[in-house]
Amino acid sequence: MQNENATIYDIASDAGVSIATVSRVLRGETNVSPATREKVQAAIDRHNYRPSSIARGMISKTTHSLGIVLPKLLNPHYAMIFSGAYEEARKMGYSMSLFPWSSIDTRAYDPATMLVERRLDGVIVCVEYLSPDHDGQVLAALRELKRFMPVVLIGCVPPWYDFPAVSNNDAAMMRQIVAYLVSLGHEKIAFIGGVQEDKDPLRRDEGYMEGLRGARLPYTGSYRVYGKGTAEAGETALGNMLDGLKPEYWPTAVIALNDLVAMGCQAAARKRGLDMPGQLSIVGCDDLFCAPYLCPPLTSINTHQQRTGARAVQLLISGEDKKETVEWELIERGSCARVIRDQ
Amino acid sequence: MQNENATIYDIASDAGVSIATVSRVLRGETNVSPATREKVQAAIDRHNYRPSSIARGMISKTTHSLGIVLPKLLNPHYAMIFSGAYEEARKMGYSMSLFPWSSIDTRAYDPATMLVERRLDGVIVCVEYLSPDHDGQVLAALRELKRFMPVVLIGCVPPWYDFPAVSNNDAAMMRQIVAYLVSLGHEKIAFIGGVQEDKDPLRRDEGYMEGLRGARLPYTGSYRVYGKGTAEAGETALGNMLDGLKPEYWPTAVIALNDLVAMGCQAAARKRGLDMPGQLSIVGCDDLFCAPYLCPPLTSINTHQQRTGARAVQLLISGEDKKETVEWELIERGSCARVIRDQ
DNA sequence: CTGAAAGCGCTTACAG
DNA sequence: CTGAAAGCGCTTACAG
Repeated sequence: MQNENATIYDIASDAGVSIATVSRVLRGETNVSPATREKVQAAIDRHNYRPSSIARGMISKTTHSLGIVLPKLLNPHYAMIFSGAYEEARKMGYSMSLFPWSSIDTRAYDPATMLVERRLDGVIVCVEYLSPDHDGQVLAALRELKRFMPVVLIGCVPPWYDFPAVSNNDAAMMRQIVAYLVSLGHEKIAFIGGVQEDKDPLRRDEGYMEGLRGARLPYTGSYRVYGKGTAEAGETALGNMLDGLKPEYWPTAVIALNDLVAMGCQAAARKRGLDMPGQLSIVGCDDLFCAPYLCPPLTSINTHQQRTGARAVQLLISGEDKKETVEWELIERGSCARVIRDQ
Repeated sequence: MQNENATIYDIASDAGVSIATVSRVLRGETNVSPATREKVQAAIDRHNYRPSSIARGMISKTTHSLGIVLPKLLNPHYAMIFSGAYEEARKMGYSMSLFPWSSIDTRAYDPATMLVERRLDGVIVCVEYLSPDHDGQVLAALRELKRFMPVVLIGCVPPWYDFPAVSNNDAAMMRQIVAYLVSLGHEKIAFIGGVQEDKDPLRRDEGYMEGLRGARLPYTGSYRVYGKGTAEAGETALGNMLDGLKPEYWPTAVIALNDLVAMGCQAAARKRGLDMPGQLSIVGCDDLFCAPYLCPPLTSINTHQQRTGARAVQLLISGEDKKETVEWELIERGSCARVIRDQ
């Protein structure tokens, strides 16, 4: 009924008790007489009183709020991770604030400070594919952060990162895709997107190479293009590849870093009059909501992003220091076709 | 160098000064002697000390954190709003926490409590299209929230909501789309998605009707379908419409509530062998990132979601109590064609 | 220019 | 079962 921002003193004096007693009924302690409890509760209701979680936080040293650092929210892939993490946090009574990747990456405005100053109970950091020379800098920033609060990583985490982490087995994922394409008769398989990773045996590059080796296919340098994970980058990359090769050397299948890149690849192929999937099969990754509505509907890898986010929150809260792997699933939709040998 | 969670007392004793002095250099006050400042700064650096924003918040009554309530984050439309709001907040030194729509909508776990207990400096609420009978309940919840903190609304806000708000002029948007389709020769124009709104002259329904009237086209009940704003809903809705009408009555153009619905409409039309845009033109809304990659590339309305989110933050922080409108832009991409009259 | 003291809104022993 | 008091980590007058 009354207005906002009553304090525990208002309630106490209104109910004619001490603030300690108000605090007791607030926290549902049992050692309060029914009569007193009722009086206090009435005062609370009357004032529409809500205890300040920040005053509580001063004492309990816990803020019940977590942070999550994302490279970009507009990529639905990260939105899904966020969504999973956020829902899990909410179930456990935590709120969740978002921070930009630059919090970790740069010292400019040093928003890592924001993370620390807010005394979060923990933070999840989604690491993107890192260029090797960037690696040390990021690792140092993460280690510093870790001195202030628990940190759990999501994504493609190098094995020498000493952090709890949740990720997919990217190399195994790539091997599966290559094997899948090989089973459809493909031999000229391109891989588009991602950074050059010369150190990490768990990553996609290595999985791609292993996949080829496993199928006794040669590695062709011109089939491997590095680049950013955007649709534009994918369109440019495949476009350049096609334009630079005689048609008889064109790949019959493309593995895209993610669905965005795959979308761009479709556009590039369409512009050059390629029939899909007849002349070009494409596999994406992340299984974005629009994958079923592309032309052709995109075969992709569902990486269970929401589960990934949720697990990260569980690790964060439980304090378990381990690296976990989340399963994935190949979703066949029709963007891949069996190769028809001429003759 | 040292470990985490030093307090102002640690710094003071380490530097041999009082906590008041530490506080002064922390806040960059000028009335500190250079020598003292240097000593204190050295101690701060040595401990890697970061003042607790929550202790500060106890005094200043401001937490420098905002909340935003979104119906769903997985819809990229809301992700864009969030992104714009979030970036603007960050520029002004605020962090931003996300809360689910159920915070407002239900009394179940009453997470509106969470909003209040965290003593946020303000909250942005994105309201979805509401069914009329839902309206009162939501309005009451919003009004209660407003007693505790500033509230700014985003979205399709009924004129009788007494809140500052940022939105598009939905009716005008619809009129423009209808006029655009009419200019291409369309007379059978369907409208798919959204709820039935019998009270609000600013909303889409009314704009659609006005657009038809303006072009002296009759309103055809079977061309207007209500429903949720998902791709599945769109596919079902258009599918049912087509299946229920003789082909000569099929609409030649569809206005979809949003791009998700439009995607579903494309799927429904494709399944029935319709040539697009030859036999069916489609206009979406929201201009999602995938719109250019659909088949055909989707003509849509860019509603400037990021600007919308940013403006909402500005209103929230400045405290201006006004309703604002954000411009929009029709993006032509090729999903609409001129009608070819037979004969 | 610097420090001692009060206070922000709570919780937590400690008495009674 | 209830209250007086100390304390969480800061900022802010108020003295000096």
